[in-house]
Amino acid sequence: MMFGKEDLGLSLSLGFSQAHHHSLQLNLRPSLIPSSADSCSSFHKSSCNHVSTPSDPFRTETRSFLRGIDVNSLPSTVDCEEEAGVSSPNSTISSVSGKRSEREAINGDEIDIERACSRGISDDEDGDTSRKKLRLSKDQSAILEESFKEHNTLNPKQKMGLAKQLGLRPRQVEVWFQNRRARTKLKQTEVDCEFLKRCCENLTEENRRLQKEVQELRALKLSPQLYMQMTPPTTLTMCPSCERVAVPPNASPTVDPRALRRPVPINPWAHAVRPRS
DNA sequence: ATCAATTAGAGCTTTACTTCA
DNA sequence: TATGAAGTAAAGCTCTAATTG
Repeated sequence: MMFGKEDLGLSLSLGFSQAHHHSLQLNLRPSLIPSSADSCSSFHKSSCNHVSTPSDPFRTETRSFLRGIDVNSLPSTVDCEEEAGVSSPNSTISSVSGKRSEREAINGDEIDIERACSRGISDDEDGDTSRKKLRLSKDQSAILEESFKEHNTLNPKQKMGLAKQLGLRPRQVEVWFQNRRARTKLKQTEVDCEFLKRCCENLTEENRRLQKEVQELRALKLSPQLYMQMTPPTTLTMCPSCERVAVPPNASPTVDPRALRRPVPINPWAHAVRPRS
């Protein structure tokens, strides 16, 4: 599946030096992370509302004009390039700011024209050495995402096909997949860290509880009268083979002996449900 | 071919300031 | 003169395309 050889294996070793070097091995295998959230988040967070400035009609006009431009796309005519005065390495205008949601909202014809402009890119179209950054269109991103869901790596044939379909250079497709893999990995690392944090908290809590129990037992031991009246300890008998706490069958007459014979697993992860989406 | 680390452009938000009714 | 609304610019932040080794 997706994580073939890119599996992110987080391994945590918690060493307890006083407890026969018991170590806790966590081998966390990542699973598929929904990609829609992170990849499209930027599309949903714009909230800036530009309001016309009555006092500055020229600026207002300019701004509203710029707002309608898809920065990912080349203008449909030479005029557009003259207006923008920018030629990116990918022959896309990317120096004009504007709300993406509004840009996306422009009518279909315009979009088509702009999309068409963004294709047919060649490397030698610009002599500008400055790095102008392409911003992939929503459609391009969606197609790449879809493709990534199917396979997170590309063979040369797939790469070429995708590049052709999207009107991008194969190198761009390659880079996109590389960055996408990195994003996935980072996301998974964050999830794993959260999980480990919760595990740690649970262990700390468990430790605190056990310390308290030890203290109580010591206190009881120090008062012999109480100690003699006590029933034998009912907890903390470690089964040497399975390393689980076993409760002696005669521990308490009120409890089902079958249940008591069964070792009680120590499960510090009990409340740390590992998120896997 | 792929990765990790890094760079840098673009777009968005926040904030401080100005202008004006 | 004080006040609030609206506009603007700059700083800072996030995201991500692209580069480097």
